[in-house]
Amino acid sequence: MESRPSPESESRSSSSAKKDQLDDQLGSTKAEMDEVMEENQRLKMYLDGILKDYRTLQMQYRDVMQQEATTKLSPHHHDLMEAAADDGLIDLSLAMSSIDKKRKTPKMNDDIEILDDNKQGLSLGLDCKFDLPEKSPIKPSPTLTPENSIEEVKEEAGETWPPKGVKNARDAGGEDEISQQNPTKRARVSVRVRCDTPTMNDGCQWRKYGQKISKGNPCPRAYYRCTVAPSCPVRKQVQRCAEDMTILITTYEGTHNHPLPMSATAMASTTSAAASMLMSGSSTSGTGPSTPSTTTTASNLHGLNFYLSDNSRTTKPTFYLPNPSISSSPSYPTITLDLTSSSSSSSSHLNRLGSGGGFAPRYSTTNLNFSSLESNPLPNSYNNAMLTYGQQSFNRNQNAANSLSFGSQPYETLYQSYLQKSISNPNPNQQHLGADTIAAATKAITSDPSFQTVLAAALTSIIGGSGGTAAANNHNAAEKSSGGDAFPILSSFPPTSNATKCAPSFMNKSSSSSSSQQPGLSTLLSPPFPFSSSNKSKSNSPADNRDHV
DNA sequence: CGCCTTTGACCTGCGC
DNA sequence: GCGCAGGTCAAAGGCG
Repeated sequence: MESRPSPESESRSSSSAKKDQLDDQLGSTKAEMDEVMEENQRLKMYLDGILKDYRTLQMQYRDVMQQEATTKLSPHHHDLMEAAADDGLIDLSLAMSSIDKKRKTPKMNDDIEILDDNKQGLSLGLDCKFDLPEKSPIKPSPTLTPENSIEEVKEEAGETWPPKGVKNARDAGGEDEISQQNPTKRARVSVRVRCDTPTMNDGCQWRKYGQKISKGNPCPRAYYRCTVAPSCPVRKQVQRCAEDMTILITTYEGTHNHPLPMSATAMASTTSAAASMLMSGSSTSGTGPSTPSTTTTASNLHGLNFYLSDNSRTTKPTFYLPNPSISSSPSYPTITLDLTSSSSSSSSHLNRLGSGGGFAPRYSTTNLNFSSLESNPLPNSYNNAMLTYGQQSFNRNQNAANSLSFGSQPYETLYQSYLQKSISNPNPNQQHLGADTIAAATKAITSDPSFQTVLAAALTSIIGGSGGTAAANNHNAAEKSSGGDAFPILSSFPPTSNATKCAPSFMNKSSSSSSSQQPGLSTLLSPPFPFSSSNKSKSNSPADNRDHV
């Protein structure tokens, strides 16, 4: 008689097997936990290192700022900086105040909030902070493509089309888009360019559909419609400045609903970023956390005058559109990118209009005065500053993981561009450093080799091998691609015989900080704007030769 | 022939 | 309600 294992012993053996299996799982799990804990420790140490570097950098920058402040800055500039920082709309103060100021703004998008939680927010760049309306929270953009990234920015900006005065039925193709947009807010981005040619080549294709003599300006205003796509609602107005005929004022409205040509993305990203900033700023009026005092933000980075002004809640002199003929009926929030020089034409308009302007815009008007262009028509600082700005706009759509690395790039770009220009343009008369805090600080920074070393080390440690090297490499690549010529577009500018369009100078080298490793970023950071090469005679703007604005 | 500009007419909003 | 101004439409003509 065979002795078969009893069911009891069988179950006993199987349970022991199960126990062994569980032990194995437990062991492996423990091992995994150990690994995770080790990784966690490594990350903590890494974070500590970042914090340490950041604080070192911060302290050094503060020292430089203090030195400069005691020697150069007037109380007025200090107040400006304070006002700008307190308002929290735009922070060009490098790392100095970004953390504190961010804490003052309750409504922040995720990345900034997380930065706060970590008590670190390396914002070495042009740190534009936006108080976004609650009704239009930032949409996650997991699939930012070159096509939709700009659109999203503009949609966030609340740009709408058509204006309330125009029947929707007229724009049959754009009705769907129109219905989705907020009809009460339509940002306009006005670009002032010193330009002898009839139109400014922004890379898009436009069709002229009307022209009017507007009140207050003997020069007619031309109306253009984007013809890249039949249903594209984007329009622009082109008009010469009445005060200075050499200044061309181009006002963009609407959102492109089609992929943009490479040559058009620079302007599109710039205008969308500006519009985004404008809309986000104006959206806080009356409801935002900021005080009802003046919302004037001014900064300057090597001649980059960057004014944000919300005159809807201010009594102080602010900056209005330089051209009253366009701004005389500012039914829409308008932001002005002043690419003209800092000569009297621009500033006098601003001052005159600001002090005794005969109109009271219903919406805030923002002026971005990039004012060193005349003396140096193609400043890299502007170039990169705009990229930085676009980048910040892009950052608003990103999570904290991106913001840390992205946020560190812009300053590097600005910093290097400034260095580059300092070398190539040593003429102190062409620089407006003494006029602004940031510029003065930047000068001090760049003149201090030790600071440069610390900055480079900090950026490298923070960004690591991906972002930092990419930014640096791209910057170098851009430098190489420009052939060492800081202003290559000059050769293509008028008065050449067949050059009929002006191109904003900042478009030309806009790829210097774009990183292919950051999808979507390349859109806002924009590829090179090949005005000189892509100026394919008529196709971009058929009105060029005939549009005598 | 297609696409464009020109230009007068028309529509709409706003201020008085 | 009226007039003004901004903005758009659409017919006519030009250009390649």
